[in-house]
Amino acid sequence: MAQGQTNKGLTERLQAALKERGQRWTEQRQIIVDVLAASDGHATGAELVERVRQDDPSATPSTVYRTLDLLEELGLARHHHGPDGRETYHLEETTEHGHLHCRGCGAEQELDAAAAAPILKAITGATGFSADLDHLSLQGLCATCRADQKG
Amino acid sequence: MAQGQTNKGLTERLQAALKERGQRWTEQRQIIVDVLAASDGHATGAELVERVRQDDPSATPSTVYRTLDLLEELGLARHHHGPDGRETYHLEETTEHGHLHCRGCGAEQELDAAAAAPILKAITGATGFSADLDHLSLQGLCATCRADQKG
DNA sequence: GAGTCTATCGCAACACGTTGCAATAAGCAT
DNA sequence: ATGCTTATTGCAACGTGTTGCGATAGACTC
Repeated sequence: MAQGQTNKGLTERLQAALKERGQRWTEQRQIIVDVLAASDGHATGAELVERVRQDDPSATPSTVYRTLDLLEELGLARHHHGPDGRETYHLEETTEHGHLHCRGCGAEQELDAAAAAPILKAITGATGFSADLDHLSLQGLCATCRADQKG
Repeated sequence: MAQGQTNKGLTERLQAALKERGQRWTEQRQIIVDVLAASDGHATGAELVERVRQDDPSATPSTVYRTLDLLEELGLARHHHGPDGRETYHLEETTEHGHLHCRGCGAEQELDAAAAAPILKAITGATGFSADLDHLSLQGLCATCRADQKG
């Protein structure tokens, strides 16, 4: 997988963005973008390194992480930190969103902009702080686990 | 510092809690608790290791981190992850609280339970999720930086 | 196509945290 | 005090992510 289908639209956007900044398009970057695109959900840094090395065994962690940083700078990828502090990356395919980690069942929910709006509003109201939805990573108990605990 | 004053109350609470669980009170644990108590604000794991080694050069990171985990299990300390994913520890001196990191000026604000109440309520309302204030670590722009950007 | 400039790569070393295991020592019983 | 049990320690190695540096190789000019 992630070998023949090179995700044309994304690649072209990237090449253009890089050229504009005097930066370069390389085979490693192509591979990393492909791998990220093929990781439908979220993937940790280490997982991405692993998968990239399957396509190109000579690739090194530093290259992968540096490229991920670059993609993030360009607004094509995002990363956030899970409850254990490890990094998780995903392409900015859809919209920006937050994350909810349930300490009961371990499930992870996404929090889209619409659902988050009242939360962000409450944060601003209580603190004057304008929070970034992308970095909103909450831990707690999901509705199901709360019901289980009560029952 | 953190040498003569052994924070009696805390130590006794700890000794009792450990005995109850069949666990042991050791000199290293005393030192680590003292260091934590002497770190008025929040301290990263690495900082704490560093300070503990000043009191006892033979101490190792594994001991420090294991003790911090233990203190957390006993409810005497807390840790959370900063925006870069690094760990930050503090004694549960006061009340549970969240953290706000401003990406503009780098400042860190604490968020007490009263201020957080409407936020937690909004989270539950929007998602059914009951979030832990201790793990609430937001990134965004503080009121001052927002004003600066507008002006 | 050859030459030039420099962004990017791979390597090696580092920083922070975690884990397995053998040696040590805390706490209890005698 | 002595011996026993086993929690805890220190060590060493590992996992994840970062950084500095010399070598490589894009992209542009002629």
